[in-house]
Amino acid sequence: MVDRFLGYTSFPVTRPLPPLTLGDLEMEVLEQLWRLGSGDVRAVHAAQNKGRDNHPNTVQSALERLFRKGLLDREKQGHAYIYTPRMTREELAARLIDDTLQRVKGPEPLPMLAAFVDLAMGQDPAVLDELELLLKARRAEQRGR
Amino acid sequence: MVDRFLGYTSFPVTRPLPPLTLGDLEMEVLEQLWRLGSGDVRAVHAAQNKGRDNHPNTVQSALERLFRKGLLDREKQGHAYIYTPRMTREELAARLIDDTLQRVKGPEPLPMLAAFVDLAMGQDPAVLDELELLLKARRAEQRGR
DNA sequence: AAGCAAAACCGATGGTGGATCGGTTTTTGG
DNA sequence: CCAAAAACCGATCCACCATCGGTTTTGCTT
Repeated sequence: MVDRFLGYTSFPVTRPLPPLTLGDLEMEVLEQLWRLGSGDVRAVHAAQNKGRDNHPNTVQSALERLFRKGLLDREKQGHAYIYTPRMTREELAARLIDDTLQRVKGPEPLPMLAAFVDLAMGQDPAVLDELELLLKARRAEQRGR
Repeated sequence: MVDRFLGYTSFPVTRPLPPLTLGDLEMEVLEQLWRLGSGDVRAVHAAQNKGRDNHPNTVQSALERLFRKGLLDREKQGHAYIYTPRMTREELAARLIDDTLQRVKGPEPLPMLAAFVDLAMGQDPAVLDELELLLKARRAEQRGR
């Protein structure tokens, strides 16, 4: 049976969720899980112990925190929990960006949109094409519904 | 003479800057300054004292922190400093989002966009229209250059 | 120039959240 | 049933924000 920590991300929400924050170790651990697909404390600790030198318990705490934050599922297999990311890197990024925008957005949505597009474009001009394709796709879906 | 705090955002940077973080009060104070254009502690405290009930010093601290973080300029006028935002709301948003992307970005930058558009902008069809117009405009610019 | 009020400045306190790890309890495979 | 492995609990440390009280600086006004 897959564990999902209740009391953070699940069930209908009236109050806005507290913005999601991740510490450095938490980020690294998530990174490992994305690479591995899933793993227990041992696996993550081992995988990540190039460049860092932590007590396994430290990794354990990070996993626990990520679990409580709703970013991981876990399932007991033998002794240990196997942790699995509940979202992809892209979904997490989207979520974090959304949190940020909620926090900083003003009355006018448009200038924000423009700023965002400019930012995206700054990274890579090809993003424009990407966005356009995306738009077409969304519109098609919309008409379909 | 306009004060710019050195040692945070200015001058050539080799190490990546620590990601910019803003507390709740800092955010509210910035908000006021965007509304007012600029102001001293008194002004901000007054403007913001519907709904909050703070000691002026608390506001002062927030302004000081924002100044140290490079988000405000200040200029002494008579007794008091007049604080002025160094960036618009949109520029701040771009900066924050950029920080986030740096933190979470993997090898592939593009799928990030897709995920974000799905989450944030997929909600509201009107936003899609706006986005489309925006894209056309940007394309025109691009061709023009 | 002196005095005074306003504002900046400094320092203390409390709270939150992450990182770190030692020690204890629970679990389970042999 | 026993031993090892892992979870769990709690303590410590650190960094940052919010909040004020008290002190010093400053510059206008007389």
